[in-house]
Amino acid sequence: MAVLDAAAELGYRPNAVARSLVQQRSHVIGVVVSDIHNPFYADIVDAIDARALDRTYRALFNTGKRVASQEVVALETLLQLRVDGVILGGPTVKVAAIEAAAGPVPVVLVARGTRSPRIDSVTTDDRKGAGLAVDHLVGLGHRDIAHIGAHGPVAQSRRTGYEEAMRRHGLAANIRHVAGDWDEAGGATAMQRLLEDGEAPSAVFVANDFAAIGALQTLAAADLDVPGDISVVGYDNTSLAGLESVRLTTIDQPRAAMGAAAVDLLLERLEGGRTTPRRIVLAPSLVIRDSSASPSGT
Amino acid sequence: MAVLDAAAELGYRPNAVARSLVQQRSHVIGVVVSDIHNPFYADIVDAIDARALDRTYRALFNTGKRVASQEVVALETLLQLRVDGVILGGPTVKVAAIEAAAGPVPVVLVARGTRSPRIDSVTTDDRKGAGLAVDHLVGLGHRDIAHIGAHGPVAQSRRTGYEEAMRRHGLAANIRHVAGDWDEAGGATAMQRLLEDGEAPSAVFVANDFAAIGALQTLAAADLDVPGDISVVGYDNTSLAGLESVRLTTIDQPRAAMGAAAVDLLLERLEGGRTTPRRIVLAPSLVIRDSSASPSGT
DNA sequence: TCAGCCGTATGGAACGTTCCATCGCAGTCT
DNA sequence: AGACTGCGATGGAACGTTCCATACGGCTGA
Repeated sequence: MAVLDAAAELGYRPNAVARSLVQQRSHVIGVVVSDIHNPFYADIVDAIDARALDRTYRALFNTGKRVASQEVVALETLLQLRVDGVILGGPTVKVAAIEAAAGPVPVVLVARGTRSPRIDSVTTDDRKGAGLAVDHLVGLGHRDIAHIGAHGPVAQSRRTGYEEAMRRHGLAANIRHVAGDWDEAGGATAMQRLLEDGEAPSAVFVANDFAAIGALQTLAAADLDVPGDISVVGYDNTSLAGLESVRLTTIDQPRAAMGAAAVDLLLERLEGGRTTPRRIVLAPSLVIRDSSASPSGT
Repeated sequence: MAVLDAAAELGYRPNAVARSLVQQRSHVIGVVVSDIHNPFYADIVDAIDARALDRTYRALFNTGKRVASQEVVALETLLQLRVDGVILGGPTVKVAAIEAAAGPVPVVLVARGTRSPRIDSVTTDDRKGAGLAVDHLVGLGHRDIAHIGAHGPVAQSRRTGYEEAMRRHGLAANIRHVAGDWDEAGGATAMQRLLEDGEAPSAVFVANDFAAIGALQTLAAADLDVPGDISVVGYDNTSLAGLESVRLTTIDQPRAAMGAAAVDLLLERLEGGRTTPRRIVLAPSLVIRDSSASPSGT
């Protein structure tokens, strides 16, 4: 009592550095986020922090600033400070480089898969998510459903999911894919190409929300009503999609659950002694807003 | 050489914890951001990280998750790890609490002022920014310029800047303020009130971009053209404002410079031995896009 | 050739905490 | 009443690094 009072009075604060040195563990989880600007990772960061605190750990963050080499710097910084484990959010750097840097320190990847036996991962099922979008549109009565894609493995999974779902609904003949990009401009030009290139589809499933916004813009410029003339579905459920002036139907990834799962995986290795890899794949969900409706004439 | 090779081979990594303990300084700057979801802070985080790295320091981040008590937890975590100094981005917690927690550790506030002699700050001149918006609109020929405000000291500064500028242009009689909020809904309802309440202004200066988007939406619903019928200017230059489908004229804060300045201020105390407070006030700038034009009939 | 000086190498202390071992005291059982 | 056991308190080692002091070796100048 008196000791604690005196301690508070003198501004004493336990020295986590000394404790970390003698205990050979810091009770700190390091987190590297490839791009803090992506609101997707902001949610994951919050979830990791909350979960870590719940489990008596602290989380420290560092940013890769969208540059692979900077990710390595961030990772190295955390490892030199002897964090107990590391969570990497959407790393762009090669997994081999991560393995080499981390050594025996447990690593969990979020929003990126791997086959490495030493690394766990938390992802969502992009194929299933794309299927959800197609199912929704087919359920509304659409048959001419086009897809605006993007680059990289994630885009590939979403495209595969789209094609599988189309075939599942007996719409193999209606599969129509246009290459786009992850940003507004990519979605806009892809939509333009879709409109110029033969008959316009009655619905479009776009690889992400940003590109979907671009597509919406092209449609508005062409005087086509959404969802009256064409329905649009995005992916990621960014805050953009929820704007009153947008109200985009989209696919949501359970970001809070992803962050919490990443912490849990790390602690399984840290405290449970698990050494075999685990890969958690969470299910995305459909968020219906105002950019999708039954095709006109139905 | 051989030693370095062997070191690399064995996976040796200098133990920053032990070094920190013996040197009594960590060469680490702690950063607490009140809300990582705000893209404004994402830019500042990147700038701090880059500047710290340039100056041979490392930055570690922690989030307050929009809760004042969590900010204190984040700050405490960093202080226990014996960071050399702390940068707080837009803290909501009281400055007295920050002072009490930090003790002798240097603190820099970003996007928040203070009178504490032990704490430095980096802010931008909100009154000047509001003046920039009004000057721009007046320059285009507008006279009936209304203002949609929000809550808190920042909103108050912007409102004061608006009123000062209006008076400066001899438009004191045209000052018209409507209370709104920082979000889309707040801007939308405030704009609605402005339209219902007597004659519509020819231009509106809104407290931030989010609210401006809401105002744009109300205008679109009322079949009013922007900028044909009414010009709109926002504040903050968020990525939202730059969207092709929005293209909002707005006031930009030099986020990269703010982050860099915060690091510099900290290092002045850390390495330069400065003990007197410094407050850096940076100048905002006008970003002209498509939501502002000369009033119709000019 | 010897002495002195300079530069380098080596060893030990210190940073603040935890953890373990040892010591002492008290209580209980024989 | 004495001995053993159990618990609490106290002291010292250790974590990995840095920094300082000391010692040693070599070189130079007288």
